Amino acid sequence: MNLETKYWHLHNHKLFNVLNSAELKEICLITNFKTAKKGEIIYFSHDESNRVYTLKRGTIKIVEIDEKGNEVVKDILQTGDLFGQFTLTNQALDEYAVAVSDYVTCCSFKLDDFERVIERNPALALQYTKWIGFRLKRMENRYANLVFKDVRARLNGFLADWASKEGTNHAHEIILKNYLTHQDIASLICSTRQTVTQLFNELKEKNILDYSRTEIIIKNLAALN
Amino acid sequence: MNLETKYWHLHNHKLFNVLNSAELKEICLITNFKTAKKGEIIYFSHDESNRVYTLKRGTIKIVEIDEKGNEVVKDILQTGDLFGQFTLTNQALDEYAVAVSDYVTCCSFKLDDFERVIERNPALALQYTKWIGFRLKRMENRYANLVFKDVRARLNGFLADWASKEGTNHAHEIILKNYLTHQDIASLICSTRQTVTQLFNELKEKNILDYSRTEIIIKNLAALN
DNA sequence: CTGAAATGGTCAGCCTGCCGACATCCCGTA
DNA sequence: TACGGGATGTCGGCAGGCTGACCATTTCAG
Repeated sequence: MNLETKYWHLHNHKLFNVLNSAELKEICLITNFKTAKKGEIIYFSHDESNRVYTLKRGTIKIVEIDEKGNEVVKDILQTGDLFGQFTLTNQALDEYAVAVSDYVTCCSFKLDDFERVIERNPALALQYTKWIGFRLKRMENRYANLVFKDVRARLNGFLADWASKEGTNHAHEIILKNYLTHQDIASLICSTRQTVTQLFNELKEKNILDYSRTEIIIKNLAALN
Repeated sequence: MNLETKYWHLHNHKLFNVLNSAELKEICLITNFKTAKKGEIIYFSHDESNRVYTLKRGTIKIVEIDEKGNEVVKDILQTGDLFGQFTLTNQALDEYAVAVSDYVTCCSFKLDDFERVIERNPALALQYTKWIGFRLKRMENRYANLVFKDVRARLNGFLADWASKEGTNHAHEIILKNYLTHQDIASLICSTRQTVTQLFNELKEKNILDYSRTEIIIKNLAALN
C-alpha cells in the first residue's frame, strides 16, 4: 500500500486527527496495513510481536481463551476501535481477533514505535489516554452489569445498545443487520446459547422484536428497559 | 500544607518520578491534600468537581452504587493508587471512596489542570497511559474471573492475591491484617456474606487457614490454587 | 458497664439459569 | 438436488449459591 493511501486512511481517524500533516506522514511510515475476509483471524496474542492495531473498516470480534480452553467473545469492535497490545504493556491475556464482516482493514504499529510517537506528540498522548480511559469505563460497565443484572436484563441492555449503535430506523421499527449467532451473543452477555434462544423467542412472543438469522427487527425499543 | 511537604509527598510516587524537580514543583502548586480517618468518606462522584486523586498513604475502598441503591465494593486501593476521575472523562459511575485504615492521605488535582500538565509532559503522559492500561487489564481479569470461575475459586484466588500483596511471612504461615468484613469480601468477589462465611469455615476445617476478625493466617497457600 | 449496632454463624427453601441431549431448520457447496 | 455442518428450538433435570430468618458474638459509644 502506498503512502498516499495510508495517509488517507489515517487522516480521518478520531485518534490521529490531532496531528498535523507532517506528524501524520511520519506515522504513515511506521504503519502496517492488513486486510481480511469474514472468518479470517487477524491477530493472535501469543504468536505475535507486540503490536497495536486500529480497525479502519469492518467489524471484528475479540475472543478470549482461558486456561481450560474455553472461549468467550470479549468484544465486538467497529471501525475506529483499537485492539491488540493497546495498553502499552506487553503482557496480554490469551486472545485473538477474527473478522466478522468481509473487507476488514486494519493498520498496526509496533509497540515501541508507537510509544515513541506518543512521547513526541503530547496532544496525541492525551487523546490516546482518554481512549483507554473510555475502554476502562466500558469494561467497568460490563462488570457492573454482570454483578447487578440477571440474564434477561443483560440481553435487553445488549440489544438496546446494539440498536443505538448500528440500528437503522424504518417506520417505528429499528432494523439490525445480524452478524452474530446466539452463541456469540450468549458469550458477550455471559450466558448460554440455549438461554439466549429462549429469551429471543420470549421477546418475539411479546411482540417486542422479530428476528431471523440475518436480521433483528426491534418493534418496541422502550420495552427493552 | 506547605510546598516542601507536598514536594516530598509527590517525589517518590511511581507516576511522578519521571518528572524533573522544576516540573514537580509546578505540579505541587496545583495539588490539594486531604487526610481522613477510618470510616470517613473521601470523595463522592456526584457532588464533586472533577478531580483525580492519588492515594499517598493508607488503604481505601471504592464503593459503587447502582440505580436501585445496591452497593458493591469495587476495589481496595493501596498507597500509590489512583482514583476519582482518572480516566480523564467527566462521566462517572455513582461511586464513593471511604477510608479503611486510619491516617489516610491523598492528594488531588482538578481534571483540567492535570490534563494541562500531561499535555506538557510527554513522559508523564506515557507513564499515565500505562497506568490506566494496567487498570484496564486488572478489570479484564476480574471480569474473566466472574465468567469462568465459581465462587469458591474466586475466593481462593482473592485470598492468594491478597496474601501476595500484603501478607507477611512467619514460619510457613502468611499473616494478613484483616480490615475487611465478610460482607466486603463477598462484595469484591461478587457473592454473598453467608457464602463467604461458609467457605471460610470450610477452609478452616481443611486446615488451610485460620482467621479472626482482625487477622487471617494462611497455613497452606498452595491449597488455594 | 450497658445496650445498641455491627459482624459472624447456620440452616432450610427455593429459583435462576446451566447442562446434556436431541430434533429441526437453514444454507452453501458439490 | 442431495448432503453435511452449523445454527436454532426445546425440554427435563439439577445444582450452585442466593434469600430470608434467626441467633451468637464482638465492638464501641455513651
